[in-house]
Amino acid sequence: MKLLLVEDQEDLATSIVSFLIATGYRCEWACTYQEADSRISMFSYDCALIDIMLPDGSGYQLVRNLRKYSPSAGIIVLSAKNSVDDKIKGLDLGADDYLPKPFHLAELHSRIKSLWRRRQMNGVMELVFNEIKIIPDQMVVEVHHTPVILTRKEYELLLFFITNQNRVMLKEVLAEHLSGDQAEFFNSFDFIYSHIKNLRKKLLDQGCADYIQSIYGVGYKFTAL
Amino acid sequence: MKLLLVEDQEDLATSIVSFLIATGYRCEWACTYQEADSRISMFSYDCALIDIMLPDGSGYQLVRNLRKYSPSAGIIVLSAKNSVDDKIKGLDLGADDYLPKPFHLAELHSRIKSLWRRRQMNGVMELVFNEIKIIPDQMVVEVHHTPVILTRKEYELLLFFITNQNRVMLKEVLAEHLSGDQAEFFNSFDFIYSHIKNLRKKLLDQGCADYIQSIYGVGYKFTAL
DNA sequence: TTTCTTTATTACAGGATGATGATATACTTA
DNA sequence: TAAGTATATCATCATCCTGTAATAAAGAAA
Repeated sequence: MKLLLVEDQEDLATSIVSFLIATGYRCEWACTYQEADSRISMFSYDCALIDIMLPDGSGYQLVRNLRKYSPSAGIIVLSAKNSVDDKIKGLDLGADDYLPKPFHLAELHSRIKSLWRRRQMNGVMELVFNEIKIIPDQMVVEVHHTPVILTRKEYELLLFFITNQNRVMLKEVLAEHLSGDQAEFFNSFDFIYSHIKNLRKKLLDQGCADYIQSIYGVGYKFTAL
Repeated sequence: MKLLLVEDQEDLATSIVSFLIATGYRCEWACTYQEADSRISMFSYDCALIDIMLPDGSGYQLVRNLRKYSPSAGIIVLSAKNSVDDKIKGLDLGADDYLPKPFHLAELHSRIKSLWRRRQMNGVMELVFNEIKIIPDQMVVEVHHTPVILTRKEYELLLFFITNQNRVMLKEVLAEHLSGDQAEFFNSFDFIYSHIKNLRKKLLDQGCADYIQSIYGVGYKFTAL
């Protein structure tokens, strides 16, 4: 679970980030509109916490951009301006929740959890794609009703594919999604090839069709054709 | 854009369906839980409008199942019971929006649009030019509803043509667009001719007209004449 | 017409990319 | 700590793509 916090007040930001990391999330921090925007366009996040008031731009624009680049990401708007208009505006632009400042960290955590539950994984007890069944809560994958043991990366890869079925996934996006560390630089996509191969093998060994389509020079597409 | 309306009141349903079809959507209608559930598991929809109160089951279960089978579909819950609890419950199960009955059809339309905008990329998800359809998200090209396999350069060429239709494209511009803007010193346009020819062939083989018009000494124009 | 220039077609070699298996490093867990 | 697993990298092979060159055809100009 990878979060992005956009917040210009450094002390507040660090306390939020350290809390979230302690709670078990991966969390990155952007303190300006510029930085947030470039991160959004370069990396993928499961959820973003966006402060509306930024020194060099409006958080609303970030909401819009994030929706564009990561349509499946969750967005929580943070704002000191506790006005209904702000809330409406944020939600209209594609935010999922609104949290007026100041707030308790526990409250934030609960919002993130509930948003995440709502958005996909945990709220849904099962994801089904033809003969493949995923039970996100338990990190269990079944093919033809028999369980398949996947490693974490393989599991995340499959989950990412299934929640983005029929969409072309750039190698860069997959690599960024799988690699734990943000600043990590990829000089090669070999490890993607490797995970793809292992995942394919485990699925095929259970008599599953090969839904992972390679797109030369671009990436992969998970599709039922 | 393919919708599923789940609603047991026949008069209301028909008026909604005819409105949506008139507005330009493809819309199917299920009047019972059973019918809706089997449609959900058999077909795929971009968005579902689900009435919670059904004669033979609960719409909540439909929300859950739809999330399971089509995690990327949008879900709008319709309910006469305008209680906060219902709303929360629907959203928690994975719905994206909640619309209390009665509602204006225009309001419904606006919700669908905004949901779609929020879920998918801002706007363009299909480009259509006569018998040619391009789905950029999927990097898929269809002619007469049958897919055509293009290489990356061919795909980029076609996309470039279609987004610049009726405009004369200089060979230099095409070359620069295709050769990844590396100040590539192409002393010949042979590779353009080559790609044009391959693209033409693949399209013609599917019974597509030749929209690529050569302009002697200048370049090409993609036009419907 | 003839001649020159531009485009179309064909064929193919070299290069880029992906698949696979083996190996080394990092990480977990007992 | 060591054993065992997961992950990243390397080496190799297979595959596909792309630009080029050679040739044919078509357009422009005389």
